[in-house]
Amino acid sequence: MNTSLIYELLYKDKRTKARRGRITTPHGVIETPVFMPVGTQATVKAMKPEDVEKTGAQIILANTYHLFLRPGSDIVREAGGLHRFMNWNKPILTDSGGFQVFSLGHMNKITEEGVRFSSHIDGSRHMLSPEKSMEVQNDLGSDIMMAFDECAPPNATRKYIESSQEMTTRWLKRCVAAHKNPDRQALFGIMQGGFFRDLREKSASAITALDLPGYAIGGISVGEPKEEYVGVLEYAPDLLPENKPRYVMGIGTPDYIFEAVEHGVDMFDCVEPTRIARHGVAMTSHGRVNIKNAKYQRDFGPLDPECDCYACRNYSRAYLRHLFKAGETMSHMLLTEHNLRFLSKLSEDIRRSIEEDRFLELKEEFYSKYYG
RNA sequence: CGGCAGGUGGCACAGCGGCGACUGCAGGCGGCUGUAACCCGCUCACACAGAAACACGUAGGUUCGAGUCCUACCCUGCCGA
Repeated sequence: MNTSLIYELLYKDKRTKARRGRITTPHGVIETPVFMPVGTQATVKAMKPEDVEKTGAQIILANTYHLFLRPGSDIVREAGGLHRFMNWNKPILTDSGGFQVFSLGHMNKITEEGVRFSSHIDGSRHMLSPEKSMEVQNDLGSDIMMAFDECAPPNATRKYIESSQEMTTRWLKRCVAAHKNPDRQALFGIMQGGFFRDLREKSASAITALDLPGYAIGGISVGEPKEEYVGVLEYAPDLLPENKPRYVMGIGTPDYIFEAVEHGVDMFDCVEPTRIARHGVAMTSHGRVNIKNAKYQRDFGPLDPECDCYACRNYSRAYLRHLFKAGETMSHMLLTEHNLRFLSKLSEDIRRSIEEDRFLELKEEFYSKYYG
């Protein structure tokens, strides 16, 4: 039945819930835990696909809402699907547009049927529903499709979160019914419920009953304090089946990644590395480096001496700073490539540490270098 | 030599009787979490406003009060000899 995706649990850490796994999709294998770069508009900003691949990326994201508005999923379908359209032949995961219900909330009207959007591009009115989201994602041909959910704001009332979570569950059933290509595209359900444990439990039990190929934890890392984020991780992954991949949506800082993995999460994505790169910030083995800072003006050493990426092997901080201050696109390219490599490398280190039962040691070493 | 137009923070501009003076860029610092993001925020003399400070070419003058009006001078640009 779930021929679209196979998850193998390879090894479980002895002291934490961290796990080493492998996902097989129609476009290839994904070793987990895995960080997935975001390529919203069918491109990882400032990067060519081959360079994304060189950083070690195994799978990237694209976005239903954005590609629905432009160029339109029919065009992508006619182009032969998203992989071919954007020349990325490894796995692709498409978000459903659910996050835009949250991030573009002020331009939306949510009803049981779906969400009426005002396009952020030209203001035109559109409807995104579970059925429409599935149709678009079927057109795109992604390996992993996300259910159309409502990602509620972190400060919403319990009452709101509860009804929102229930609607997300009803929407999930409609997604399952509308999905036209379950043999080639795996549909993941999304757990909601805010920061209320009983609502998370309700959500989990409802969505896992549908026996989907994978599950995500949504609605966290949306601006809440870190303690609340970790609070949900303490129990939420355990509410999901052990034999299916678990995905926390929207995390990309090392500490959030370590926390998620430690609690049994396999997949995560974030715009963080690509966005901060374009804003002049690099994640390095010794912490964040804001390349804009005047102190790097005459720093002719590499961005991160311990990194093996193209930028670190060939250019100095002084040069990267110059490029950024001069507004050169090259600085976006180099910093993005570096940050993606950094998180891929971090994922590799995490996977190896789990295999060797040294996950906690790695975490401690990393924290003292990065945050110390 | 004459005519005209100007001289305001590093640069470019606004203000044309109440200014301890707008905005942009540049500079400094910070933030970005399923991407409306090459974006956003703060800062850019000191004092944390009450007899002072000061980015309004200089010096006088008019006025309760002048970057703002008048006079002279010094610069700059354009035009004409």
